[in-house]
Amino acid sequence: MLKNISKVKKEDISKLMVSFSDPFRLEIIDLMMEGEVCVCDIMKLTKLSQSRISYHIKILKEAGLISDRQEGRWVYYSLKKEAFFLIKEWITSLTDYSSNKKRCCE
Amino acid sequence: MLKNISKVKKEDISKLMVSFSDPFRLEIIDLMMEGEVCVCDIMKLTKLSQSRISYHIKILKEAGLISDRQEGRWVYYSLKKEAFFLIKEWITSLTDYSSNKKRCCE
DNA sequence: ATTATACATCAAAATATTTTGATGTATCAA
DNA sequence: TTGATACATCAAAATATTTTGATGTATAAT
Repeated sequence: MLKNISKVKKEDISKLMVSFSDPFRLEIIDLMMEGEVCVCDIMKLTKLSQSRISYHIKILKEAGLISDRQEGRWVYYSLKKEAFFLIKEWITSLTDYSSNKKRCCE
Repeated sequence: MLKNISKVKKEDISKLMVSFSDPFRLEIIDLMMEGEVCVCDIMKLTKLSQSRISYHIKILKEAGLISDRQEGRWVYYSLKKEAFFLIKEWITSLTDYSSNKKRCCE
């Protein structure tokens, strides 16, 4: 039986997916789709506490999904689109493969 | 500030992403890319215990990622490609959007 | 009928993640 | 240099997920 059809590493995918598995992180990602945001922006827009936001930001950063840029006292965060392409590639390999796959009873 | 650029619901995405957030579930998904598998196949190929596999299968099923088909004592599981298209759509909306986005300092 | 197989489900334990509130660091303004 | 703001980090508590081992149910073979 063949394995690992996708060229993307499972460990990488898993880490990225963990980042997406929390609804608050999805919320934060959603905000970042509008462009750069600072923690204070997120606080205003979501009513999450500051340390809670920092925690989630850290997870996103460690997964390589966002980049940061400091400007005075503010730190601006934004999405790194390259990281999303990795996931896209993985999903594409899944959908492409399963659409070619014949099943016995269909 | 705009929100929810993607038409896909965050709750749905979150549930799908939770499914992908576990390395053993990714392993199982990987096996299913080859076609239908039963729990006993997964046991042989992964050395995970039976109840452990059933647990993960349940999560995948509840997220709408797999379908099942019983044949005698065996239950065959396979990927539901429609579910993957939802994620693909979401990821695409993210990458498309961020690639159009101009940032002040780049 | 009895036994074996394939899998689901359950409760308890183990483990991991998230939240909270406090404290720390750097920047800036007065 | 003092005080305020923006954010990071930490340890403890709260919460959620995962694993384990036992038991249950259905199918099938003897």
